[in-house]
Amino acid sequence: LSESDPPAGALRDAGLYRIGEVAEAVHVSTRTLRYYDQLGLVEPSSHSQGGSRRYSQGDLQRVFRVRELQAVMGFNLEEIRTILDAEARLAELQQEYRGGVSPARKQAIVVEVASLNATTQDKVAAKILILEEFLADLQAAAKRYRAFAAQNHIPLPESCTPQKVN
Amino acid sequence: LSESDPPAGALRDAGLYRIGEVAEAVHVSTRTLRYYDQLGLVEPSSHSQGGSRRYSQGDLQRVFRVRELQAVMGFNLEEIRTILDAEARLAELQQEYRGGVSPARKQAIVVEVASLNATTQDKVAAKILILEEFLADLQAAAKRYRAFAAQNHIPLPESCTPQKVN
DNA sequence: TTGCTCCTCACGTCACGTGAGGTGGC
DNA sequence: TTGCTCCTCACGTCACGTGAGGTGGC
Repeated sequence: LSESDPPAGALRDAGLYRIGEVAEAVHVSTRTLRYYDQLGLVEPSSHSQGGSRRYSQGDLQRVFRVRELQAVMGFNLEEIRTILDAEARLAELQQEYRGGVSPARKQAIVVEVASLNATTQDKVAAKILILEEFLADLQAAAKRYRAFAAQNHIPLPESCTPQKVN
Repeated sequence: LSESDPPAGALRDAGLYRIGEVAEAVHVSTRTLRYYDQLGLVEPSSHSQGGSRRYSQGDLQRVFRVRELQAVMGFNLEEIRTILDAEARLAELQQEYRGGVSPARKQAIVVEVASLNATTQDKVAAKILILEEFLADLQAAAKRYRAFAAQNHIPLPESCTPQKVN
């Protein structure tokens, strides 16, 4: 695709990753990447002449965001598409790719993106609260377990002590 | 099942809930409850003479815990079964339902439950950290959105302000 | 007896997992 | 040319959703 010949093999498709490399880097299966491609959720920005997928650094980041929103927030792929689409539209506006956009349309996009951000913030904050409650419950239970062990003269190994300090 | 006749209709199966009542209370579908029953994950503690499911208060609590572990922690039903089973085994020990259990077995159960608790604590703590990072990212993005809106003289409605204060 | 709720199949769906069989690229 | 990776079907799975057709309980 480039005019000048690149140095050698490793740099032929400089900055482009094969599907297996992306899979390893982001810890997903190649099946997952092909599925996202099929849905149009994450499409590789180019292909080899033989038809195999070539992912850019940006594509890789997009895959990572999808997994984050899915694993951490529990969103489904359609919700994730909505969020990523909104962010992309605002990024376009900010970089003024589309100078001819009307002020009304501009306003609509900013309001949509900002309120989507606000509701997502609310969901995340709510989730943190629930997790903190859940952690407190676990800690209270652990206290009971330790008391029971002490009462029955049972020594507890290190595996019974949580790693993360607070 | 009871010797004395209960007062009237509403109290016939005192403390027992029909599947639809549980579904409404815990915000799950009846299909989900039947699926949990089929898996042996949450079985109703009794049935009507006609064969319809009757859930106790305890069953309802168990359903609630399943949904919590699933929605908040993203565990699958087999992992949830493991956690609930371990907790139940320890509860048995603590209430000494089984006096004839050997000290070695007793120790094994306590250690297993306590270390399961510890690893779960670690997972919850890790998840909280990720969510806090995610929330910080969202807040940073919101700041950029507000700046863009101000620069373009676009007023932002209340829907663009998150509700939860910290 | 009339509704409403319950029951059991059973097919559909979402987000992939897992081979089957064949081609591409260094 | 030899491996390794890639490709496209296509069936399987998990955790249900959604009717179809029929029985139970106040």
